[in-house]
Amino acid sequence: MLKKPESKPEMLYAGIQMTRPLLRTISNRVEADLEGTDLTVGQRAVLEATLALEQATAPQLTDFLQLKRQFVAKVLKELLDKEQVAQVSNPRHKRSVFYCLTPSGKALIKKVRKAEMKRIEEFAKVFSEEEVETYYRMQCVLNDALSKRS
Amino acid sequence: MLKKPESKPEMLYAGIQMTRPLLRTISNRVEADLEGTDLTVGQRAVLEATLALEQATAPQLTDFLQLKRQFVAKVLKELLDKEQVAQVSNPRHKRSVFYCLTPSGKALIKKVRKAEMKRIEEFAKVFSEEEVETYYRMQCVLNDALSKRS
DNA sequence: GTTTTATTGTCAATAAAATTGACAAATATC
DNA sequence: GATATTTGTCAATTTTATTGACAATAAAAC
Repeated sequence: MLKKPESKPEMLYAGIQMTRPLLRTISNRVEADLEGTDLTVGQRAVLEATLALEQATAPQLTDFLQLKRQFVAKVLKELLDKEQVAQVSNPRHKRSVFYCLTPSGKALIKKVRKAEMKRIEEFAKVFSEEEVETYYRMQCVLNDALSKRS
Repeated sequence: MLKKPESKPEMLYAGIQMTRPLLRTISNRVEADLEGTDLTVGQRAVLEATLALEQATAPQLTDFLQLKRQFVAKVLKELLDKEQVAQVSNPRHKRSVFYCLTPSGKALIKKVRKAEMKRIEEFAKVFSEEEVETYYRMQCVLNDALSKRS
């Protein structure tokens, strides 16, 4: 159905292009895991980011997630209400505090991740260590490079 | 900031996880290219899919894009109004016609792609042929596998 | 060949995700 | 110290996508 791209840049472009439908299929899958957790996609993303960064201010989470600060703030508030994240005072800034996961928030995001990990393990088998390593590295580099400068 | 995942499944999971922020950074970038073209993200996606499939029914586009048929139909209608896609009668189905790009639609999506390709070329330089090939293949396999069954 | 089931198109209502605008408070820069 | 930038907060809006409902067509079952 789809012809394979011929040049290296074309192939990279095609691979990147695939990100949108891929995210769509992932989201559809992930939805099931979120069901019963009372989490929205946004909340899940912020929990994930907070887990990854361990402790972060709202602007740091905003950078990480590439979203608008107002949206992140709204989600953080929801998570605060649910006591899944907590504030830690920031000596360097009076208003801009740190956020970290509460025990229950940490348990929740870990549970969600674990369920998904189980599925991913199936796919990991299909690829070699090197392939997965390349994939991971390229995702990191692309994300990094594209989020910086013009 | 982020510690590298240790096991193969973890690394694959982390790579996949990165899809969301990556798409976000890509979208931010892509926005600029869409500016002045009067295209929405949905329209762009459908044009892209129609280019890739050359000729496709609405259900085929729906499968490809992993969206709901109603949404695809709405976007197709918009593109028909703008004369960027055209209908071709389908001998196998009275109602479900084929869609293909009009010359102007084809020119438009190719122009958008070209602008983006220019940026991607920079990144392609950074990676080897094998790395790009692996990346492309993994994106294909993941997208394929995740969109089917279970 | 007829009945039943699934697919497809269409219209409408709704929801989710994210952006934008505006303003005040805190911080950083000069 | 004055000015510019960052950050938090409240509100309105937009974009994207889903869901529900119903009729027309096609496919499957019988």
